[in-house]
Amino acid sequence: MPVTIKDVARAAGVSASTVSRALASPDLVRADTRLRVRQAVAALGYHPNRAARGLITGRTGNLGLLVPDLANPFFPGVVKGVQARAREFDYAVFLADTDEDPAAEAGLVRNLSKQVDGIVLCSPRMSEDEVRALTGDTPIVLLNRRVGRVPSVTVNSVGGLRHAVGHLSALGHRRVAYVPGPKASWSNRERLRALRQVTAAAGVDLVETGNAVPNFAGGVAAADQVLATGATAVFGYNDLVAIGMLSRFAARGVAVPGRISVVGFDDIVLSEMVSPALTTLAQPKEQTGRAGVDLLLQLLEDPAHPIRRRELESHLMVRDSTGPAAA
Amino acid sequence: MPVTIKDVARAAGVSASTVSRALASPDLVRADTRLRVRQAVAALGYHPNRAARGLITGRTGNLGLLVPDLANPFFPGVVKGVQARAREFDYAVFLADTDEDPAAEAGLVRNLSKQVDGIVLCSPRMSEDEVRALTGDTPIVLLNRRVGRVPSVTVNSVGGLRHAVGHLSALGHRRVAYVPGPKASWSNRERLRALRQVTAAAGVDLVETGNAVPNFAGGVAAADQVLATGATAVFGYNDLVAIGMLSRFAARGVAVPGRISVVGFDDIVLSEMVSPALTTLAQPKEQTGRAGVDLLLQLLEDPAHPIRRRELESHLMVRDSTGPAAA
DNA sequence: CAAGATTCTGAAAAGGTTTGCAAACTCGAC
DNA sequence: GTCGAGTTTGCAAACCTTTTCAGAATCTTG
Repeated sequence: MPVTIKDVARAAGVSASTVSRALASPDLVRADTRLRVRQAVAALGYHPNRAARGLITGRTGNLGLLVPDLANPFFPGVVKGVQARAREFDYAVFLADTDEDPAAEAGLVRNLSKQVDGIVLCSPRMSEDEVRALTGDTPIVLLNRRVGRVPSVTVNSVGGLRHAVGHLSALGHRRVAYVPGPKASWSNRERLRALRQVTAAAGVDLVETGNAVPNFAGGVAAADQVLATGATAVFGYNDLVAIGMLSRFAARGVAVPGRISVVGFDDIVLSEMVSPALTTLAQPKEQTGRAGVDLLLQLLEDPAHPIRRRELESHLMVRDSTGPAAA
Repeated sequence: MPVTIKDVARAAGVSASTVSRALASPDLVRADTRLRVRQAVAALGYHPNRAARGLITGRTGNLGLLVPDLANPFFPGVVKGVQARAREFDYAVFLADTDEDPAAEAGLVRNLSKQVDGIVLCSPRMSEDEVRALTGDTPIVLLNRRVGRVPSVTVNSVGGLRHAVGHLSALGHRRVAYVPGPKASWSNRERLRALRQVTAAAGVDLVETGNAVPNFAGGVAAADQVLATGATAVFGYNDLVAIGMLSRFAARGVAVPGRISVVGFDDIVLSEMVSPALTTLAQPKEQTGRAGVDLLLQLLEDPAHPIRRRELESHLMVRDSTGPAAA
């Protein structure tokens, strides 16, 4: 029933080899045969069978994408970016959601690896050693994480944070708090590092609370602790945490930004929907996804000379959750 | 480099055919050979090449999934469900995001169709005729939409809405508004139909506003119109719209639920994060995804006797955005 | 117009698996 | 010990494509 290369060959009065060549390396066949083949292809609606092609070329034309949790509004943005860029290059993408389970990650990668040419690993939770082990088997690029010389795209928080701290400092804040996410999170370490550097440079005190679970509930739980530090402004590990704090502050009647200013990271859709709308450091999510595909394709193209790193910039979105420091 | 069925055959001292059979139809090979094969497979870490298998069986072991917009927090839930269920049956899933573009949908389906055994179409925006045309080429199941005899899983709003209207009625509401979503949306028509039926039965007046764009901004835009209807409670087409209204009400100083109660549909993550937390009709998102896979697999198994329909129930989540009717 | 160089095309092999068919074996019964 | 039925196994074809290699066609040049 499905139309094969032989059908096209017959229709065009040439051999299967010629059809293959006419499509893959057009300059190898004479112009008029090429035309006849093209017409036959169009007339019959022929599409090469990818399985058969994959069998011989060893390439699948597929990419794998692993994300920790699609329900976390940060990741869909990345997925869309990967998606879109992959499509431009005629790759399809296999998506897998690991449900935040580090143990599941390696297994899924190994599963996927048979069916794809390479894998984009977004914010993997597994250990460095596991990541390294995986890169032996399959071309892999990392998003939002850096381990050794594995190609990665990360976002540099320093620039955006300098803005943010400058913004707060100009509003009179002298003491800001940071509610860290999971210790194991690379992003968390990175954000903390950048925050220390930037606050020190700006002459602003930085205090840290205990690590929060990186979701709404984690923010709710951290809010009271933040108040106790005496800080007049607080950075949450991500928007979810920041919004959790917002909620708790509202419940306790703590004015935002009157008593305390709140800043998040990521700029997820929610951030402009809550009230007060959240000031946040926007991560270039789609761009991260797209860059990941670019790096992966480059890695496949020329495994000897991969692009090792791409660093994107975050930028500050000022909304309503930041204001002058309380006197 | 990769280990093939022949390597296993050699290691186990049997032919390739026997290896194949030992794995696919174990009861066709003698117990001890089966064991030897199994051991060889384990020792060598053999996994059948799916492309080669697909070439001969005509099956890919892949499923396709199309969603209108991953950034809409409703869909990730569905994706997770599809994902999880597919994995249980050893299917991998190709995900494509159509960016709410009805024109892109058909093209994507046709693209995907070569690489998958069947496709789950979630809330497709295309016309009925287009859907029907597609089902000729590829096994397809529909989520949140019904067209003709195409297998579909939908959720029945009536039960949940009876609860919701009962809830409001008990609180003294006599006049409720509905902010409809896009005219072309099947869910919208369905929700409206159910709402009419249920309000009529409960002796509650129903008024409708103009159609809203089904996102936050659409809700913001509809809010004032709702107030003008004199209703003391309002149903938004979905949570996003409802939350948009919440935001606009807050900006105008309209008390929720003091002056007006607000109810959404879907129960997306945001709904419990906004304040007041949103009362909403929860859709079984993951279950919808899982059921979709079940129907698709059944359709593949036995195309002559597909399950035509699966209807799930929504249920009311009462939170803080509903209260006694204003006097 | 012949010879050589070049361009274009076809035959055949290869890629890894499944499966129809036939050969080989096992076992019980006579 | 032989026959037959039933079980277990291997051979070879088939799935569809790409690619190597060599042969055919065309062109160039003397």
